[in-house]
Amino acid sequence: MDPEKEITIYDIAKKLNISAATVSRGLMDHPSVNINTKQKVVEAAQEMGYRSNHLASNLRKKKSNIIGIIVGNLNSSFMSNVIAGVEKVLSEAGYNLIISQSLDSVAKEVNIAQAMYNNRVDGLMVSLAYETENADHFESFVKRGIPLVYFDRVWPHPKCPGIEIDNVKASYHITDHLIKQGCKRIAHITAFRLSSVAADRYKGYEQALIDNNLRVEEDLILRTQLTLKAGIEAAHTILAMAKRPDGVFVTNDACAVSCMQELKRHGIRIPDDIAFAGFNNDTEASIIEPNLTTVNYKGYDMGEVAAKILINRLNNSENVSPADNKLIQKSELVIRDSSLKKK
Amino acid sequence: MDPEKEITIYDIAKKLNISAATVSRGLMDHPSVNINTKQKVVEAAQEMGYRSNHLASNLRKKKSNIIGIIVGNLNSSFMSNVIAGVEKVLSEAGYNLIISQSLDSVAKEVNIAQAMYNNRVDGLMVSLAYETENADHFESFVKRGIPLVYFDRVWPHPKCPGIEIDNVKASYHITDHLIKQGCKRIAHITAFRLSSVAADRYKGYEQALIDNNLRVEEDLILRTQLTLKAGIEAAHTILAMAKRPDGVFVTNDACAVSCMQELKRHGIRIPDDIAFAGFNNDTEASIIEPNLTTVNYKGYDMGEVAAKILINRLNNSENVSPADNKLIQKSELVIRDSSLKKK
DNA sequence: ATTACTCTTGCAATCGATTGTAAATATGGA
DNA sequence: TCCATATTTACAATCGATTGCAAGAGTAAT
Repeated sequence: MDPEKEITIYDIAKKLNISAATVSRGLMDHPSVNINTKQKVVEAAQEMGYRSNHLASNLRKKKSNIIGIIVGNLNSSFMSNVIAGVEKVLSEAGYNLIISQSLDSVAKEVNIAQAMYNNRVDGLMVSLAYETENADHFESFVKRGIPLVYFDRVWPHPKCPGIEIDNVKASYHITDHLIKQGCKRIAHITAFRLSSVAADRYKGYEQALIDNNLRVEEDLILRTQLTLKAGIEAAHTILAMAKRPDGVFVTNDACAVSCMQELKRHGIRIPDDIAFAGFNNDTEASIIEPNLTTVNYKGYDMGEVAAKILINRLNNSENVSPADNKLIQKSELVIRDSSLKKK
Repeated sequence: MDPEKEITIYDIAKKLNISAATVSRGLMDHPSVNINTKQKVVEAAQEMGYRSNHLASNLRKKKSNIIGIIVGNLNSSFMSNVIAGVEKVLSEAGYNLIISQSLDSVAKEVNIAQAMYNNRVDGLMVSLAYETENADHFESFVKRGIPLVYFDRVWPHPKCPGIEIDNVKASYHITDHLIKQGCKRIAHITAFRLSSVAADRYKGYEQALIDNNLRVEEDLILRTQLTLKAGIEAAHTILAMAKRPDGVFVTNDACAVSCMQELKRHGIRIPDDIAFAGFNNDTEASIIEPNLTTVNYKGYDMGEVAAKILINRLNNSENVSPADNKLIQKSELVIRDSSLKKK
């Protein structure tokens, strides 16, 4: 048999002296096909090395069976967990997943959105690029009725569910925890450009201070890139302060950890001199000494939830209850030694 | 305009009173189309909200423009970095990436392979499931001439390049390093079922012992699942030994770290009582105290290399030099405090 | 034997874009 | 003006699978 030649349903039809329609129906187990015919078809297909051509079938069915997912970077522990959860749910539902990273560039995000649109994805999941300030480039999906679900870095839209955690609340709690431990001057390491996530966390921090009658001091707000390097720089900023903080709440763990390491290197005792809290519960948090107090929320779960919502929309596009428009994933405060001044 | 109606090249053709063929050629900038016509076509397309139907075009061109990637789990730091590298290269080359995880189950891997085959992926990248003991389910790709590239957990095949690191050599070096630090009894924490990766690392360990006139003792080989929990259990096994090892080489960092933590909890001093070495250079390795000596190799780079090789095969399928059949990515020993007995 | 069904099967159009080849138009030179 | 060569454009087949509808075969009841 020529290995180059692809077998089609027509080849099977010819061989069995029946029509291609019957072969097609036989292969997909259509009830109106005689059981014997069905068996013959399946056997012949097997024997001839037939493989269904999804390209043709997709064209005919106007359905690609593909779900697109766009993220900033997929190689963070959080994001890869999200994707793992998404992949699991989608593959169980029979969908394929195509992934693109915007590398946190708006321009790239726009291109990717366009490409996904042309590729006729059946649904789309998006965590916005860091810089993204509007979601116009996703409007085409909404217009065409293609289900769109935001997660983590969401964009509020009446027709698109957003899955996220309650960043304000979580950050309020963790700041409050630091205060309860006796901190009076709490620094906050956050981002330059306030994405909705960073903004919410800032808000929670601020509110906790206010509710505890502490001043919000601009000097204690360190705006950084939130990278490992930024953590080291932040440490130096703190060391250089005339009046150092007695607590630090960092918007992510990675940056918190590198900042802690640098401070330790300069003789700062944690938590005695400065208590620390992060966000994300990355692996590093339970390895650094002292272990880092942080906020835990499961990327894997968020991925699963987001994917399930998407599947749900795909199955019954009419039944879009506004109730599930904004979904809050639960998160929890994980208290570890980095913040425990009283024991 | 009806948002439900998809615009096709026929609609554009009708509006401009030209043929669909010309529209098609105009849109893809074919040289035989008059420049004025071309402009009119592009404008009309823009105005009418046309979007190319890749499903139709793929069918006609018999090319899906999709590359499949199959991995065990995508939510490890190493693997997500590989994928990030792959995605970058493929997207630059204009390909889409569809990802599936086998969850290290052979059965699932077989299914996924079949699905990818039917989906007409133009190329495939595979890191085998942990359990996989043969690669027959990928033969269909080879037969059809669909480029297949293995990475990390590779399968030797004359037609399929495999990108991996030299596990034997790296593990030889790290074991040798432990010996040079004065270790005489080095335990090795490895896997139950020896995947090629684990087997190679075992081989290097063994050879280093032999070359240094040390006995290879079966009691010191701990076969585990290599999980965090397994690390804790291994710690207890070590604690229970009549004659404890003075060094431990673990096949991966995560397990090494959890083992170290448990030993520390029981008063073992590292590296003085027991020196430690891991493999992978995960983030944890530079956070645990003492920092873990390990082997560094960049997942991102491996992903880039693997993807480039694949693209290369796609572009000139004939020019398959056997030279690039087995590609060794470089790796390096990262010496940290966990193994430094002499300072 | 005829009618009335139920089961199976086949016909033919359809999903949109691509492309080899033929036809139409345009350009230039004699 | 007319033929020869370039430029452009159109025709029609093709890529495979799917599906509404019609038609054929088979069975049972009258």
